[in-house]
Amino acid sequence: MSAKEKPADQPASKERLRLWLRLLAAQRVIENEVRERLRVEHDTTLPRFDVMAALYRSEEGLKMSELSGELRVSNGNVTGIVDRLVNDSLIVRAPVPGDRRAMLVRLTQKGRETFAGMAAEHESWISELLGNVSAAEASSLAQRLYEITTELEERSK
Amino acid sequence: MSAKEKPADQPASKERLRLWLRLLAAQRVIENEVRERLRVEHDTTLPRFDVMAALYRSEEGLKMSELSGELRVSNGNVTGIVDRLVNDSLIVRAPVPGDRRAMLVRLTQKGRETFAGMAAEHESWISELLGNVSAAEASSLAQRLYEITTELEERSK
DNA sequence: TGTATATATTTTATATTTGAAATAGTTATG
DNA sequence: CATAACTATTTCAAATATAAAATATATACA
Repeated sequence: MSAKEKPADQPASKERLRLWLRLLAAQRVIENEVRERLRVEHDTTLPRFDVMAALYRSEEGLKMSELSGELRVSNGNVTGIVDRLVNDSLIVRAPVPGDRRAMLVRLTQKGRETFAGMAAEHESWISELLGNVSAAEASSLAQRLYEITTELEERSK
Repeated sequence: MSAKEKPADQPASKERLRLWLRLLAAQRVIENEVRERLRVEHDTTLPRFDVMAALYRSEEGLKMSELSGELRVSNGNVTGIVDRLVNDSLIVRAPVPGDRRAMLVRLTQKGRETFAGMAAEHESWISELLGNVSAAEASSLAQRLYEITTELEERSK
């Protein structure tokens, strides 16, 4: 806590802003490409893919609130996406024993198979799009981003 | 282009996927925080802020297509956001001399002043949120992300 | 010139997305 | 038990987002 750090701090603020803008740019370029491929190759959307990915990771299913928490989107949002996936028989809603407020959402067999196919391709798309990043560099960048995110989430609790 | 690289390539593919997921997670946490602060502190939204930011950077204004290209969103999307900003007298649409198809969008004086205030705060938010990243690290991460994005965009042309 | 093609934007239909309000059910506590 | 406070989800209204179609204008070139 030194007394004077206003002038010295300004460059850091600019550099962090630049980092944020670069991160956003990278995210948008990659996400737009993935979105387009999901549409063309699998006739689906990124939000649907994201929901299915979260459910694929948990065999037992997730409650609506767990789902929206995991994806970091609002509650109401998930309701609509889940509605459409249920309509396509890719997921099912089941009551939670002992809590009649909650709903457990789970992939159907069809949903599980459908997602497995898309996920394999998705991984290869990402690997292709990030082809200039070595395994080692990807690992260290991922680790650093994880630390940054974790610290940030810790603070906001 | 060696003959066998399937087994050795799999870890790289997983590492790159992990990097992508971490990048997405970081982006979502930060973006949600910024979104919330824009709403509470300035009664505005991130898309509106983004449009104004792009216009702030170019004194002369931007054509609709330049705007959607810069922000990497669809054409139709920008129309609606611009409509609302025009309605609030923060930006104006002007005809482009010599091309009656195009429209030039520019910040009004009010828009310029409003944005300047928000931008200063926005920079300090980002600096706060990325407080654990030093100026030097931010700079090197930003540089690397820029390279990755640039290479990616080169390829898709 | 006349017309095919290309470009710039808006419109349209749908899907996301958010935040807030409404519903329904649970839990804590006097 | 009664009921206030809390939790889980859906519903709602408004804004944002995409892709595709429609409009209007520009450009190339036979």
